[in-house]
Amino acid sequence: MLKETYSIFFGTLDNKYRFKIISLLREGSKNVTQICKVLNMNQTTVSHNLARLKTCGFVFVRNDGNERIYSLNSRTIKPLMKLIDEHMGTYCKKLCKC
Amino acid sequence: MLKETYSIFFGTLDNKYRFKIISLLREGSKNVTQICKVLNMNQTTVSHNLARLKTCGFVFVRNDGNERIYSLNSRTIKPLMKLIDEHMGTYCKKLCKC
DNA sequence: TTAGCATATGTTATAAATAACATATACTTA
DNA sequence: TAAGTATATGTTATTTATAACATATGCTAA
Repeated sequence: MLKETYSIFFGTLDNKYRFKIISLLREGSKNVTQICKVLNMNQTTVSHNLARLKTCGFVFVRNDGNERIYSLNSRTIKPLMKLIDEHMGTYCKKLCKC
Repeated sequence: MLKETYSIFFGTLDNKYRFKIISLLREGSKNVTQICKVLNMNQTTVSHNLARLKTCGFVFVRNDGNERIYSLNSRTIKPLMKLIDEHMGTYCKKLCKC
């Protein structure tokens, strides 16, 4: 695996808005407009960030009329979040309080 | 867990040099001078990046005379790398060829 | 106790990422 | 097929991160 690969992986996840989108999609699939409303985000920003999440395989899309329904790749995201929570809980208690 | 927590986690890993350091430490513990030599990196850059890796609990340090021996937190890093390799291999085959 | 080596930290010019504007595309209904 | 709705994409000012310089700290041995 190339080292750039990891940069793409982590770089995509290291963003407040992309993380909010992922968190929202954990509750269920949503279209772009719904994501914009719930997160109070600009549509262009949402679409740009969804594009990057999609490129990295963190979300999937399907068309429904003129809407695009985005869903989460739980197979990766779930164990990833579990790993992070465990890590931060064990090794970074002070950081988490900030 | 606060969302900033994730940003610290991913932001720390999303860096070419920090990733190189992690990769090197997977082979075994090293002091700062050794890391500088092997990776052909400036000492200040190495120390700055080690500090961040340490803050996030990705590496541990112990003193040995006037040297500092850095070792990897394999408990987090190993399953994390496995997860990424599997994810990228399954969902991002095209990306990995770039 | 001082000289030298190993490492850490304060600071900042430069490089890179972000967020939003402007606009394009694509689907749908009348 | 025209008009409206939903979403995507090209571009760029602004924000943020990086990398290295300068320097400080801490350990060791003479």
